[in-house]
Amino acid sequence: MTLTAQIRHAAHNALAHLYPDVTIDIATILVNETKPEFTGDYTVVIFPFLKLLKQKPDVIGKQLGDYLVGKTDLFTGYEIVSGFLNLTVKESYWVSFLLNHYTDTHYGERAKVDRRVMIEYSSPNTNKPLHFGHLRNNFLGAATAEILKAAGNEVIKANLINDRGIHICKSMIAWMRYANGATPEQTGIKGDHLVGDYYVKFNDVYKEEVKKLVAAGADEKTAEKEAPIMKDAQELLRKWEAGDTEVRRLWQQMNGWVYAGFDVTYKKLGISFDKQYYESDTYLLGKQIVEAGLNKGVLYKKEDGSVWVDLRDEGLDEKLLLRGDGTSVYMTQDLGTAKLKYDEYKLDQSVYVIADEQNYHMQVLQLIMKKLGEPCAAGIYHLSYGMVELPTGRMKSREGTVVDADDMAAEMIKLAQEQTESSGKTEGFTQEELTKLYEMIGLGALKFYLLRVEPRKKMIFDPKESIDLHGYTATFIQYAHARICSILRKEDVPVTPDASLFASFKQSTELLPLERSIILALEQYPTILADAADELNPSALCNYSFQLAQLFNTFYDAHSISKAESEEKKSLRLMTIILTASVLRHAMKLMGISLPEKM
RNA sequence: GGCCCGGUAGCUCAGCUGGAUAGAGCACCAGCCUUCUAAGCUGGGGGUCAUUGGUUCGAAUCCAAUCCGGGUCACCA
Repeated sequence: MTLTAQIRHAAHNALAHLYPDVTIDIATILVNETKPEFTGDYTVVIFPFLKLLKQKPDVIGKQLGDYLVGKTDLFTGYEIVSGFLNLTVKESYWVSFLLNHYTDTHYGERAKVDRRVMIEYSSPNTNKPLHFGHLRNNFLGAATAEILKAAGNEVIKANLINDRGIHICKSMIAWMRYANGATPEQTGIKGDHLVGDYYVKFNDVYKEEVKKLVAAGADEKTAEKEAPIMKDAQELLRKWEAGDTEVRRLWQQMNGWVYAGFDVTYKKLGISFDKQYYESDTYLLGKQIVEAGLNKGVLYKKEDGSVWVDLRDEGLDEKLLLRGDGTSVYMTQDLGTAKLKYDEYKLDQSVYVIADEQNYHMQVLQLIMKKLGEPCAAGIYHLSYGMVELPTGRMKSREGTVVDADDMAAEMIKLAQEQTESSGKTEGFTQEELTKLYEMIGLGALKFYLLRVEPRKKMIFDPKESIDLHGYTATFIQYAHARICSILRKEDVPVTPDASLFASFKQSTELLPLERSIILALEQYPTILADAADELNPSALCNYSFQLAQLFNTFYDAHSISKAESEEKKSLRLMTIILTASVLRHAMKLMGISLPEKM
């Protein structure tokens, strides 16, 4: 049990003893960290009990404080400051905490629970390469998956590839018209980029054609519909749906190029999946669900044969599920895929990492499933995140105003190299080690930058200002870790020692304030991790890790570890920094960020 | 217009199940390297927590209204 939970229970018991006639809900007992300007480690807030107990805060505080110090084995003393009971935790508690955990490389993880979660993320379209905005999605999905695993869940990482539809047909038609058969092999251009170039080309040509038609007297809407290249793309889509061999062949070829490109990007970024869904396999699945819904009377048909669901009672609108010609729309596909996922895996939860522009869509998806009585409905959860924007506004692939993911990764690695070289820190590394180090620093900074903000919030990225390697960054945490490893190296202590190392440790002197606060922070890690898992919020771990690294840096500056005042102090501090490094590594690993032993 | 989300220091963000004098980073200013890695540490300036009202011992946090910004409400995906 965590320390705060122990304190809450102890206080609850104490009040039950002191005031047997009054029942106090344990939820009203608030245990906070004591503010640094007061003596103590944790604080019980007395105010909520005043009315119930009909007593003054100081009286309750004294009774509670005396009881807790006298009857439990947790505290050495207390202070009451205007309604706040500040408790000081026993030295021996902190020391045995350290002894119990400094060898535990899985510290903070929860035991396996019987809960299976799928998390769908990335889910790219195959008409263009990944851009900076997609990176947020990928990192968020990957980190959340790891956090859920650490919290004891069985996790399936899924990617739903949007490999069919008008968007890829646009790339195809532009390629057919303008590429002269260019391939990635021939041009040396990465496959996803090559296909993306023709997507941009399509839009350039399209814009020109629309302009011409408008100049010739057409109104804008008609021009947009009648532009020849658009009509060609739509014709291509019809042929694709009819199974035209030639079209399918080109489609497969171009998708193949894109997948080869994606593989390189995913590998570079450390993104992986357990299960791939392809929309070309699943896009027809929803129709059966709609049929069943019609039979149940949950859905209804309009005169033209289109099928709808009425969500006006739920405060939403009517929503189309099948077109008049019987073809399915986006929502229909998603109904089918949601059911497929559930049927295949019997999921307790199905998480969708999707930008917040689809909040309404996801709400409707879940509602329809609920109305249809599908068992998958309850588990659907939209992990909604704000989009990454440029100072000029949203990124638009079709206008080519995007920060490319591959470029961004390469630039960050280059920046890491420049900074390392300019501060003269390359000594003692082989070229191979340096290459690895630059990747760790560059990609770490990139991931941290995108994960440190709460998912829900949108973020603005200015490409002119490169991502910082100082302050609230992965680099800062990596640096603290490298410093710890450096000390351990010099002391000839392994980074992950076994329990024999400090087996004979005995505590006799008091902990210094900085020693206390760093151990206190370490004790909170399991709580932080559990909360991050419950909220599906990796930014909580970024925050915590930064604070812990900061605490270490302050400590490092104030007290020597290798030249501690005594052997006892030295051992205690070694245990502290070993666990600190271990926790930092653990938390950052969940973010997909590695920490170097030297930098 | 309906629904959803955001508005905290010059900038980027924590804090939001109500708790002590609202915290970090960047930027700015002043210090700290014959001592374990200065990608660091210490200190300083900088705030009507969008506005107004309410709830109460106590509100950045909860409620209501308003203002600003964004998203969405397609037989697009």
